Amino acid sequence: MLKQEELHAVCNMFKEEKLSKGAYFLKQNQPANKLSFIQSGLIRIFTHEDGKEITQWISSPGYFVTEISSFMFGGSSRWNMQALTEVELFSISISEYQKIVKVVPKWHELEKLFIVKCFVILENRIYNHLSKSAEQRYQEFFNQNPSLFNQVPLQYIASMLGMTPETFSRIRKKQLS
Amino acid sequence: MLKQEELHAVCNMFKEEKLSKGAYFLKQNQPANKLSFIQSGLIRIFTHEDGKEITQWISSPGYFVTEISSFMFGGSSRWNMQALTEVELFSISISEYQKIVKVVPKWHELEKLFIVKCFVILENRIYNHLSKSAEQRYQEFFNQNPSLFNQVPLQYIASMLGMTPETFSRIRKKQLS
DNA sequence: GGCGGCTCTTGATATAAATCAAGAAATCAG
DNA sequence: CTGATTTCTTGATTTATATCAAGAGCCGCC
Repeated sequence: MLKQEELHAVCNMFKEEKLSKGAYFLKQNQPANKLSFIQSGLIRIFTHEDGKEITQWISSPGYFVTEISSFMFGGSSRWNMQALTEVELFSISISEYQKIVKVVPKWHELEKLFIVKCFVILENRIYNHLSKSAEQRYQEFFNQNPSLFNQVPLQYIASMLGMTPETFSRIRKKQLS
Repeated sequence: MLKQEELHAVCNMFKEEKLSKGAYFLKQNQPANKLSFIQSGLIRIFTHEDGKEITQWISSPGYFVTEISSFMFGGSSRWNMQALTEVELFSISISEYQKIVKVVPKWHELEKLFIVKCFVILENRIYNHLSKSAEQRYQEFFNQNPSLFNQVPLQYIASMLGMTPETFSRIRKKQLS
């Protein structure tokens, strides 16, 4: 979809960067000033609100990560984003990002389609909350992301699936047998 | 953001259309071949699956409606979309839609930003399911959309908030007093 | 290699919400 | 207006999941 030279040019606009385990990619209430592609590693997106902590998502290699609302419209991030492992990123600042479209005229269109894909994933996630039990959500997510289950603390997966670690543990036990 | 003449040109590409109450804007498993702006009226988006019916969303005036996955990428619709009232739409077919960008070069960018806005709404909706009780979800939705509560059967709102009509009714009773 | 802190599991109990059932209220069609 | 649907409410009961509490496993660190 991109010409060879365009691809090269865009890639060169992203700068390699590393996060060590535990480092924050972005903190809640701060502006998101960069967009990053995850080359390797995992980033957890979460909030800390009146005592309890909610994991919203765990970002994995091959996807972009940023707080999109803050990045696109300004304002500050709704979430924390923290490296769960060593993370290799390719990052671009807002100012550089705005130049991409000069290099790749189709950028907005491609990005739009990419965001639509993500949108559809969220729609399905909501549908799961409207119609499925904790056990069904576990099962479906496990089928789609089996590898995540031995890479991160399970309590985080429990939270992003909308259940407690205890419930998660009991479902897991049932599934293993 | 659009020049006067562009706005005119785009508007003319959308054709006025009416749906009578109960008519389907789109049926599940059929391709979405148009994008529509809701001028007036309400459209309910739902699935009918193994006996139970899940209302995913109720689309209201000022927003666009289509099954975005099907419209952008082909394939068939995941949902039914049915008029809850008389509905006035401005609709455009896929083939005409693809011509918009010739008239309004910024179209992809504008549309991208629009989709991002919707994306953020979905993220927040998921967050509500991860962190809030039925009562809190009711309250928040009521505060944001009070007018919907006397326009559509409440059972549909209950479903899109992820609770049964009975639970919804009890919460409602509590809130009224 | 052992200590301290995370993480996970397990059991007991509590609670929110679902389900079942029936009747009341509202809406619609003729 | 009147009967027939549909929608909403209410109470009784059940169920899924949360909460509380304690112990077990695992892991990094000195």
